[in-house]
Amino acid sequence: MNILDLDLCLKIEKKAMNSSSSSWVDSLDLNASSTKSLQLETPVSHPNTSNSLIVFGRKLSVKEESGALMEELNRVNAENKKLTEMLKAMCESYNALQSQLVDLMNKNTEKELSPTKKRKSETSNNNNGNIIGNSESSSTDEEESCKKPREEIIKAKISRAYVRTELSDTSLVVKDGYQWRKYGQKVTRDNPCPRAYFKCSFAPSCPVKKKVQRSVDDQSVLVATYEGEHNHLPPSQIEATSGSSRLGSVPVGSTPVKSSGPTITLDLTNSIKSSDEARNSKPKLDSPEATQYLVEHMASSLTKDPNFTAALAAAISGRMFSTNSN
DNA sequence: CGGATTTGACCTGCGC
DNA sequence: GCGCAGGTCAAATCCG
Ligand SMILES: [Zn+2]
Repeated sequence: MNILDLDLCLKIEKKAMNSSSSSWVDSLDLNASSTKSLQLETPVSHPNTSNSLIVFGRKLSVKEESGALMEELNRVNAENKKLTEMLKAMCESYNALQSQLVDLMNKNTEKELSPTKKRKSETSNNNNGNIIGNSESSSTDEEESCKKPREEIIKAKISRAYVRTELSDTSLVVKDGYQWRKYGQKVTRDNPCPRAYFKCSFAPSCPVKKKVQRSVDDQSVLVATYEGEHNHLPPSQIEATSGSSRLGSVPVGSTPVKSSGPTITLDLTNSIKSSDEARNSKPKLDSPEATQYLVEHMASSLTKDPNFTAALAAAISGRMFSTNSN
């Protein structure tokens, strides 16, 4: 059941990625108002086609045709509904899987933290005169014992998210449900757009950082790189998707990946055709490991935003409907 | 007035 | 050691 659903979903996503022009929102609309629009289209097309006399003659056939179309439409709608339910079930199983995964990751991090070092204790502030106890310099502390075998152990859980925003917001402040404090901005070498550095507003207790930068070739896409995990609830998840639509996020770094780059990036921006990120993610879909990553990715993005579940279900089913009718 | 942002200075790792 | 590039700090500034 699960594997079947997963395969199905993979196919759907691939299809959505390949077909470039229409966005999910379009297919959503199509799905919602399909019956109406079809009913409207048929009468409208009559005066446009040809003379009015022939219209009467053709009306019957058109009527029959429309009837058949309606029948087909009903059938497809039923199928669509069924698929939506299947998708919902699949999402639920994804949620379960994701929670298991989170547990596993937490266990791993605990295991990592406990034997190696005691870390800086967040409760007792050991001030040697400097109040600032930063966390990023701790990476050197972590590897002081194992400097040489500094392998593919990635210090923090890095996830990458592709967020589509309007070109209007120049501040790079991505509202993802958490409160961020901007602490820097730099221009990077191979990107004219500046990169913004954010820290979580719960500064010492939550050492999560993120970097936000526009994509090189598609300036309407912001690439947000999250570093670490929040140890608190988001202040407001109501406004989480305001002004921007979340497209996907990938937890990365828990599994050793050799030589081909440790960062697995997956984006659901089906309108991107030529970006490096899309090119990177596509060949990785062929390997079974990438499938695993995809599962994690979808599960995480789904569990983080329950509303996204419904949206995704509707969108994918809409996409399926559109491809079916074509 | 307090918190967030801006922005140039400063730090650090890395390649030559 | 030097220069570069990415990352961070913190004083100044902005804003509600
Ligand atoms: Zn946080």
